Formats: sequence, structure tokens, C-alpha cells
Amino acid sequence: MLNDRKKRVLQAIVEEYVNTAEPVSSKALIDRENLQYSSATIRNEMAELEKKGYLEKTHTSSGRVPSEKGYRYYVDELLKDDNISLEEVKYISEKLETKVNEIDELTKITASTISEVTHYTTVSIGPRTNEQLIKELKFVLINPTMMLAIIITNTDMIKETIIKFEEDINEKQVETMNYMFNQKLKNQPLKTIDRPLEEYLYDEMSYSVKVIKPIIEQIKRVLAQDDQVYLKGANNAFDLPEFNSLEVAKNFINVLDQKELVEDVLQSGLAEDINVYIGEENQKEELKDFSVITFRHKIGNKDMGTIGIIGPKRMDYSKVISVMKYINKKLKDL
Amino acid sequence: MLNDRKKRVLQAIVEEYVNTAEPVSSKALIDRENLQYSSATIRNEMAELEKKGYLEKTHTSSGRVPSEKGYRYYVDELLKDDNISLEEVKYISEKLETKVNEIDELTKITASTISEVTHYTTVSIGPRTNEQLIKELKFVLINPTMMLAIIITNTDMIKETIIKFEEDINEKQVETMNYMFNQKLKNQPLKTIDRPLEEYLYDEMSYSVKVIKPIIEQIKRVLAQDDQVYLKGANNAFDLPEFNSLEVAKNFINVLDQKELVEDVLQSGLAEDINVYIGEENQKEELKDFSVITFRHKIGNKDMGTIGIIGPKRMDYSKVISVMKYINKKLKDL
DNA sequence: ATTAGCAATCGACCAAAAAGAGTGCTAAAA
DNA sequence: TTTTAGCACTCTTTTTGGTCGATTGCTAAT
Repeated sequence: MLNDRKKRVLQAIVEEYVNTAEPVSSKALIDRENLQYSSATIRNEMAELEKKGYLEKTHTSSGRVPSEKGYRYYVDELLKDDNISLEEVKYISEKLETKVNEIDELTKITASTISEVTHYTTVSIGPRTNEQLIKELKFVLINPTMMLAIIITNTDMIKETIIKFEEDINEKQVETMNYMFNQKLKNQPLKTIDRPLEEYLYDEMSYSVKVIKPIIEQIKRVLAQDDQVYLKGANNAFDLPEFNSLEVAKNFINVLDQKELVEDVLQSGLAEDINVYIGEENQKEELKDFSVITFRHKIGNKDMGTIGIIGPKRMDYSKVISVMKYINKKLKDL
Repeated sequence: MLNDRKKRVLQAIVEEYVNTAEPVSSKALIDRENLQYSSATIRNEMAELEKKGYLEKTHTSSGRVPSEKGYRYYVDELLKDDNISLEEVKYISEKLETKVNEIDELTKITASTISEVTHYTTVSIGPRTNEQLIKELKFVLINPTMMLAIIITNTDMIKETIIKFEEDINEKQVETMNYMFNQKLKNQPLKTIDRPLEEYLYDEMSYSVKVIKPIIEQIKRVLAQDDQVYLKGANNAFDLPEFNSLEVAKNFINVLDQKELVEDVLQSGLAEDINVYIGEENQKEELKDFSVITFRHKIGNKDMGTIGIIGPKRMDYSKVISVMKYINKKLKDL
């Protein structure tokens, strides 16, 4: 356990380092109001914090930098989560009141708002396809060999796909299929469309395989489709000093370029609304030098999409988390 | 006009520079089979090419680098457009044979294939919304206050949107609207949905404004929506030595981050299938240090989407154009 | 328990020197 | 007349050495 003064020192170092991006010296802290000690005293505390693993040095005569353990302690125990200004509150409120027709759009707006307020890069993704229910399934005949299938989920997400047939079908048949498919699928999770259904349809329906097969195949394909990852503020990253290292910048772009990786990260979050992953805590090798904060937006129990912030380990955790918590409250009120 | 030997020298310099990214010295060329002269002779030719503006020096005692005029001459007069290997041909063919249901997907696949073969960053966009015809407009009632509008274009692009009403409507009304709207809009360009139509509908249709207004507004909104820009291989750029300059890398990311800018560039191309813009030839200030090659994919007269390659001015024009030409031919055969 | 003071360490910065690459030009060769 | 060898000159890159300043850890005093 850390004594009170050590906590104050650690907090001051994290905050100072987040601000300046320079290793923090004992001298840099002595002006703080809650640290009225000489530099020598601070130095002794820093040495002990280092021994315990909360701080690191880049070389013998440099100032200290928080270790990942240090950041973690800060996030868990020391962080203020009301670090948000009046202007920010106002700006966010305005943004969130934009009228949207689809939930997807709300996630995008939220993501870009977070990016604008925090100046970090955000990625976002809509609700998880697999967990949603089918609220409505509609087939619309376009011409004798083409039909449009529309799936509307309980979160009002729309997925649509064209289905082509090798033989002509008519309106009557479409109506029947509409009935049959809905019978079986309505209020079911999307992942229901799997083997058992396929068998059922082959068995129970009177249409030829030539008609049924393309429908199931195409619907499955659309559902399996990668969810769209939305990226905002990638260039903000380049204003941060850590991105002056080409190595780091390269890794960063590399991460953002791999949509599947980003998707995985966003999908993998725990049940919490807000999750913080610092450096090595990230599952993905490519993210070991970054910190990621994910924010899962729910209405009731319904997953409405996930937003992630990717930035340097020297991230302003306090600001980001404050903003997210405020947005979370605001969304619940909507 | 350039004499034959000067052409050979210019070509050799461009190719060498594209390969090595280092200013080309007179000595570096003397091993070429079609340049069997001493370095002094080459040097004299280089001096003259420089005086004519085809080459540049970074400082008095450096090798030569092609100027934009030099690249332009190379692209127009010297470039070989069959610079494509058997493996590449095979790889491309395979990729293009992927079955797709929507034209949009074909553009994406083509874009990523080009990126994979050339190792440059590609951006792409579907067919221009405004120029397409409405092949089919369908309204589907979801519940008494919600209707789905589906627009299918002549390139089989599907645009759909949910429309919410303040008062209940019934199946009968939807059918009538289906008829009325189709009557007016079928086989019209999408941009038809503009003021005149609005007036017409208000005048001629018997439904209240409360019903008509949200439909038109929402359809307009969807059509005005930014076309989705698809990005592939952004990280490839960072393997190129010019991106070791942080300045350049930053500009590059900045360009890619501005979807509207990229969209503009892709939409602005001339009537040609393939257009090359070298440095200052780009309309956009932000692209002055890059080269862009756009590739418009058409079937008949129908615009099917545009793909752009963004890279350094020291781009392998020959490779890129060879690949695009091959793909173009291949697509025409499909 | 805290602090003043000081030697020791190490990166950042700078200037000078040395090495290297390439050109332009002149004069000789073809 | 065209081509080439040779060399002085220019400019960049790399290396070297040395100073400066920031910061620490430790010791002894408060």
C-alpha cells in the first residue's frame, strides 16, 4: 500500500507527465500546493515509488516517467472523473441532440464528439450483429429473378441484400416466403440463421432448392459481413510528441489500417461501460505501446455500439473518462 | 524535342530513382545496356536535361532527380504499360472472379487488389449517386408510423432509409404512394428529387403535408449522404522512404482523414479511364507533394465507381498503369 | 523525518574535422 | 565533331571531441 504522500507524488507525476510529455524531475513538483516539501524529500519518495514499480527512468540522470503499473494505480485510485469544463459540457450536449434516424448514426456522432473534445483518435462500430433480434424480415420482389431481402433488428438497424434466382418467381411466392421466414425468425437473434433453419426450410417448404438456397446463403453472407468500423481524428495523433517517432507513427497507422483488429478490440470489451487497457494490458500485440479506452453504449440491456479511443500510454485518462461518463449519463437521459 | 539518347537517359533516371529513391548519379547509369557511354557523356546529357527542366538537383554536388515535368514526359512518352508479371496477372484474375451481388463490392475488391499488387494506398468510391437513374423505388410499411424507402439504381446500388411519420398510415396509402412516386421518378436521375418534384407532390397528391414532407426530406437526406470512401493499404505508404519525413507522413494522413477531400478528388476526374496527376497538377493544395492516379471503372457508359492511388511523386507509374490497364481489360470481359 | 549541499552521471548541443559522393570543366582521344 | 579521362571544387554526411545543464543519489547537518 502507498502512504498518502506517495499517492500525491504519483498523482502529480502522472498529471505533469500527461501535460508536458517530459520526464518529471523532483524540482518540477515542489511548487504544487499539496506537495510542500523540498526536492530532496520528493526525490526520496520517487526513489521508493520506483523501487515499488510505479515509476521508471529513461537513464540514470533523467526525471521519472510513470510505468504501466503507475498508470493503472492512477486510473484505479487517483483519477478525478469530473475533469470537464462548462464549454465542453455545452458542446457535447448540443452534439448529442442531433436528430438521427438510425442508431448507427448516434454512435458515429458520439464517436466524433469524443474525438473533438479529447483530441484523440476514435474508432467505433455499431451494435453487435450476432446479439440482435430480428424485428422484421421483408422480401420485396424487384423483377422475376431478383428479390430484395430486408432485415430490421430490434435496435432499428437495417441490413439489406439483393438475392438473385436462377428461375423466375412471382409475387405470390414472395408473399409465402415472407410468411414462412417470418414465422420462423421473428424475434429471434440473428445468429439463429444457421444450420437448423436451413434444414427446416428444406424440409418444410415446398419451393425448390434453387429458390431457397440463394436466400439463405445471401442472408448469411450479409450477416457475416464485417461491421463497418468508423474512424475519426486519426490526424490528431500526429500532434502528440510520441508520434514524432516514426516507429510509433507507423505502428499506429498499421493498427488503424487493420479493420479486423480494431473490430476485435471493440467487440472484446468486458461487461463494463468503460474499460481501460494500458499498454501490455491490451490483448493485441500491435497495441502494446498504446492505451485503449472503450466505451460501450447501451440502452437498457441492448448493446448500441462501441466506441474506442486509441492514444499513447501517456493519455489524459482523466479527461477521456470524464467525457465518457458525462456522455453516458446524457445518453441515458435521451 | 528530346533526342533519342536524352529520352533514354531520362527514362533511365526515372526508373532508377523510382527504384532506389536516391538521386541518380551519372555513374549509376553506365551499366545500363542501352546507355553504353562514359559517365562524362551521361553527365553532359543530364546537364542539358536539367537546363530544359526535366531534371533537378538537390544541391550542387548531388545526383539528379526527375522534376514534375520530367515525370510528366516519362508518363506521356516513355512509360511501358505492360509492366506486369505472370504471377500478378494470375493473382488479379483470381481476385476479380470473386462473385459479388452489388457493384459497390466489385469496386472495393478491385481497389484492394490494386493496393495489394502495387503496394500503394488506394481509395475508392461507388458510382456517382447524382448521375444514376432510379430503377425502382419501393416503400414498405414496417409499422403504422414507420416506413422503409428503398431506392434501387440502374447500377443495382441500393439506398435505403427509414421514414417516420407523425400520424398513422396504412398499407393502402403506401401502395398509392408507391404508385405515385414511381410514376414520377422511375428512370429518372436521382438528382431529379429536387424542388420541382416537391412542388408537384404537394400539389397533386391528396395526402397531408405531414405524410409527404418526411418522405421527401428523408430521401433527399439519404441521397445527399456522403458516399462511402473505402481506404486500403494506408500503412504501405510508411514503407516508402519519403514517409520517413514526419512532415510528409503527417500531410498524408491528413489527406486520408479528410473524406470530403478524397471524395472530391475521385469525383473530379476527366472522362478518361485512367488519369495521372503529378504533384502540382493536383487541384487540391494538400496533394501538391503527392501523385494521384485515378481509375474510373465503367460498363458501357455507366459509371461504376472510381479508384484512386495516392503515393509519392516518385511513384512506379509504369507498374500502376500496367495493372490498371490490365484490370480494365479484364473488367470489360466480365 | 526532513533538508541542504555536492559529486557523479548522462543526454543534448555544437563546432570542427574528415570522408565521400558527385558535378562541371578542360584538355586529350577517337 | 563527339566522346572520354581526369581533376579541382562543392556540398552533404559522418565522426569526433568537448562543453553545458539537468537530475539524481548520497551524506551530513538540521
